[in-house]
Amino acid sequence: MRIRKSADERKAEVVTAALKLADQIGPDRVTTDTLAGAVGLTQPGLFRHFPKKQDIWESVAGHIGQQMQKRWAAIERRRDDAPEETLRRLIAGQLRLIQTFPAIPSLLFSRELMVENVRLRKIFGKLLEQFHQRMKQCVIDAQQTGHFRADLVPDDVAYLLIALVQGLAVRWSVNERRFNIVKEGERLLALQLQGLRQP
Amino acid sequence: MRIRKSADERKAEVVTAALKLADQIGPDRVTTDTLAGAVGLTQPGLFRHFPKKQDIWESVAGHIGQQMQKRWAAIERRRDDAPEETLRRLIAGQLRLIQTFPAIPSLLFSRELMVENVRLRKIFGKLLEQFHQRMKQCVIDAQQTGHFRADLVPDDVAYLLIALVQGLAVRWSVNERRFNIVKEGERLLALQLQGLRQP
DNA sequence: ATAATTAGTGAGCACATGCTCACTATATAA
DNA sequence: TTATATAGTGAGCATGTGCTCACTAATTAT
Repeated sequence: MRIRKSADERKAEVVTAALKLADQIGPDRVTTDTLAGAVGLTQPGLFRHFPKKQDIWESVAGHIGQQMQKRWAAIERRRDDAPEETLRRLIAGQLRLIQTFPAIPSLLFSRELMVENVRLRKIFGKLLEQFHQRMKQCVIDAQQTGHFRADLVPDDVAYLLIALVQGLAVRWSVNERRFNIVKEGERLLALQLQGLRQP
Repeated sequence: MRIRKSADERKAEVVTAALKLADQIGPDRVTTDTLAGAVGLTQPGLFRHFPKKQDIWESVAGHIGQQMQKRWAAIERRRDDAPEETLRRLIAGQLRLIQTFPAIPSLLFSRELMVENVRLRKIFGKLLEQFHQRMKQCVIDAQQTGHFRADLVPDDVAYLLIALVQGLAVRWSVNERRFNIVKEGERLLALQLQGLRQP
């Protein structure tokens, strides 16, 4: 008997499976055939839900974007946190997301994203920009409350913090994920924050 | 008339062309055919010099490694530099290398390197480790000469500096290289060093 | 000049991969 | 129960890609 599911359910399954497979074998090795197999479909069955293979990756990007937004919203709802604490949460959240979907860093450099799919590149670019904006705001707040040195350029501090996250992600990938990226991030962030505070 | 060159010369040409092509179209789209065309050979001609396609990428990695070592050696020859200045040079050199061979960051996440070619991954892993060691030593020196705060963990500071480089490289790639990575690096490094110095 | 070496070519094989299309089976609505 | 919509299949096509092999032509040594 043929297992039949609603289109929405299958789409969600495919997105999840694509992220998992991209993690295991690399984004550019996720073929329509292996992906179809992973969700229990034949290869042409995939094309009923996603007319082009590109559409699959765009859905994946959409899913990641949603996850980020969700976390950011939860953090911003805590209006009593100090700016530094918000920074901490933003970065820990990002690292946890990478830990949950380890394919994210390699996705950023996949052939699909970097070469073939302009729209996908734009989606990720926008997400990173939003992340930067949020952190920049935290830095400004921390300066106004007297926690951070007033002479720091908020834009640059935010870039430094983004670099912390992305650099860590690179090392984690090259290191074959042999350390806990969240814990390592917390330690490095503590060190980084030391240098930003008012003496 | 058929243009014929020595094996060594052709190998060097292929390595250079591979790096250039990887930059232009992405590492995983460099096919033996396009690569052969880029150096003025037929596709089977490549296989006289590199029995397997993997061998090409290993030569590329070797070339990058040599370039790094060369720069490091030149920096270490300047024995009168202050440790902080050596740090600056190490990082600027790394950024300049990335500027010269913009394929490097994407190479780190290519299917070839991350999934298929274990030896290649080891080569790059070793290079990054050496880079870390050198920076760590600078930090220790800077602490002993009283320039950096003594309570800093040298390992972690070095990781933070590596993150600066790699995070910057990520942003540069995602941003489609619209800013000067070397200048941006110098600015961010200045900011970073502020936080590490003895008050 | 001749022989030996080796860079390079043309033809082609085997396999992988994205995608199409006519058709089938299952769920939902009438 | 019948009709309609739609999730899913089997067969197959076009193209791309790594690699082989028998053969050719340029360089080097004798």
